[in-house]
Amino acid sequence: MQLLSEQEIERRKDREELMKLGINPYPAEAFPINVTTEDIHRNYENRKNDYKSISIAGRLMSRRIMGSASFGEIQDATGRLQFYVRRDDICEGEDKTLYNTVFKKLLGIGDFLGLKGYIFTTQTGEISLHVTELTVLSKSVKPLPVVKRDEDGNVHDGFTDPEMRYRQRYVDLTVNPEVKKTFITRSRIITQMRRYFDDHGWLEVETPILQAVHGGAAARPFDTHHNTLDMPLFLRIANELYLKRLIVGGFDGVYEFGKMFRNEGMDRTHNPEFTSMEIYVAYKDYIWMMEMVEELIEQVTEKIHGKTKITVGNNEIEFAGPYRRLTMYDSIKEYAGIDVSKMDEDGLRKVCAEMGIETDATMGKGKLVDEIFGEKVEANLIQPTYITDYPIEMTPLAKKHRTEPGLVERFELFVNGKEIANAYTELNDPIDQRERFEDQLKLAERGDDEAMAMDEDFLRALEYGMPPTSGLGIGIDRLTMLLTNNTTIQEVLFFPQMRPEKKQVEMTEEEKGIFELLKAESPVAIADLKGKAGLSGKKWDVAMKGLTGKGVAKVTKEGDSITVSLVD
RNA sequence: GAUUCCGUAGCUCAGCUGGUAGAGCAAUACACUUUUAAUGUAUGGGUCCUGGGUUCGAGCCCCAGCGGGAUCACCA
Repeated sequence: MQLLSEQEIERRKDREELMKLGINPYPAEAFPINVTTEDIHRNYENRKNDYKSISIAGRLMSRRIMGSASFGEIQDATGRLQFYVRRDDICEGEDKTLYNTVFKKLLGIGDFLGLKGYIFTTQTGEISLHVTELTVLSKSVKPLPVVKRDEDGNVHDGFTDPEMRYRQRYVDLTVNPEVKKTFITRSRIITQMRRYFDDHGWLEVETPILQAVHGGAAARPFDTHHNTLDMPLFLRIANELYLKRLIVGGFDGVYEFGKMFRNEGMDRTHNPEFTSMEIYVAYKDYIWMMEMVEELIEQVTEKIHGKTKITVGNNEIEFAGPYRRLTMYDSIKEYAGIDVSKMDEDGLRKVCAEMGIETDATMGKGKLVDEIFGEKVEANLIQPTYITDYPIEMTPLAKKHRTEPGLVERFELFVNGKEIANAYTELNDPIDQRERFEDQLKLAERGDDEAMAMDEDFLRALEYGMPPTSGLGIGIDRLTMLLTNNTTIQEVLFFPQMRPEKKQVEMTEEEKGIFELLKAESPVAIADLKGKAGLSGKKWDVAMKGLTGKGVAKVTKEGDSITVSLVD
């Protein structure tokens, strides 16, 4: 409920005027399209004969009106095309209304049009559509920001405010083509990954988002409630334990792209819901998985960019494998100059103190090592690097290392200083797994609120037997950020989480009272409403003026009867 | 959560030391049949985020709140 701006009122009038002229601003009929603007730009020069009778549709994005002929730009899903429209071409005979009134006055930037005609090249060499027929497809009653670009591609009146761009992504996508490109790339990344997995014969599956036990990761969940079962449920923080159940069930390879939900802080790399891809392949280990990930990432990058070396921020990153492999302890040795491999908890705590890393009593050995790693190593890992062999304490779902006691077979892939993938040789010994869960419970008792919960059904599945398996998780949002050169997660999510927009118009007690009466009956005769409101003359007057002033209510006078109605 | 910056026309932004609210684009009107950030002339358009306070006077100063960005902390 908001007062309309001058331009919004103007556009609503244009809509009415179109109707009065017998033109439906929102026609029901489909509009046949036989080409896209992208196709025209790409192929017209070589196949001019194919573009003599074309039909396109899209938004009117700019107009240059000159007397009885005009230029404009129409934007479809693939791009923009200049069009040239002459009064006498679209208005045969004496009636020039379609050009003089409809095109010049009643249409505006943002309106959807259908255009028919033929392609030609202007004197200045721009491929354009010579319009012979113009159809209104949808009238826009809210003015779109007009973003201008000069010959060098400089943007002049950008739609740049992040808040508005994220809240009104539809506008962002309409006026900022590079934003649209990012999301197309995101979709293509997922498509390519899916193709790779399918080509290997692995099965795409779906597992529960509502879970009674939130397992598979260390994070705080969103909780909800099922009414019929009258039980608490959680939005999943991970799907790992369900995918492993499917491996137990006999699938050789299963993968899932899906949203995960974590009830934690938000920043440029964290959104409460995010997309992950998890895959589990039987009879494999994490060495095999490293080779698979290299091939996957290399192929995806090649398909998206046509090459494997791309620029991310200030860095040139080579995505072609093989990637460097470095154990967790070696990486700390290399970048921090300290050998922590033999240290106990007290020793690690001392190292942290020397490095100025804050620690607390809830931190176990694994977490301390991770802190040192995060502080000293992570940011240095620019080119794709596998960090392998993590301390057992921080990884309750991975198998113990085949040769190194105290470690597990796990790797994380780091690129540009950020983690983008995480993988294990999966723990399939049910007795070991139960002990690991019990260790997690001990951590929880120490106050670690992210320690993993015991999942009895998952343990039962393991007891039936799970084949040796390797599993991998990739953060799709982060991979997309990397491959589209974006530094905030909001730029790769269509609708990033936001606080609710603006509160409703505030009303006084008297105004609220009248508003409630109007909700029950509207329109209503003003005398009746005043009677029901039971306010003093003065209060009634002030409240009514308030409501009309806020655009909530409207007073109409027809002859002798005055009625009040709600404005929607 | 902490720190810090920001919120003014449909959009992008000015607004000095507190003194009647400005520009470009967009809109409206007129002119113009190959323009392209079209052009020329004229016109209209404001809850200066909200609520308090100080003051003769607040877009500007003070307090509180709302929303957003950046940095830090936690997490992926």
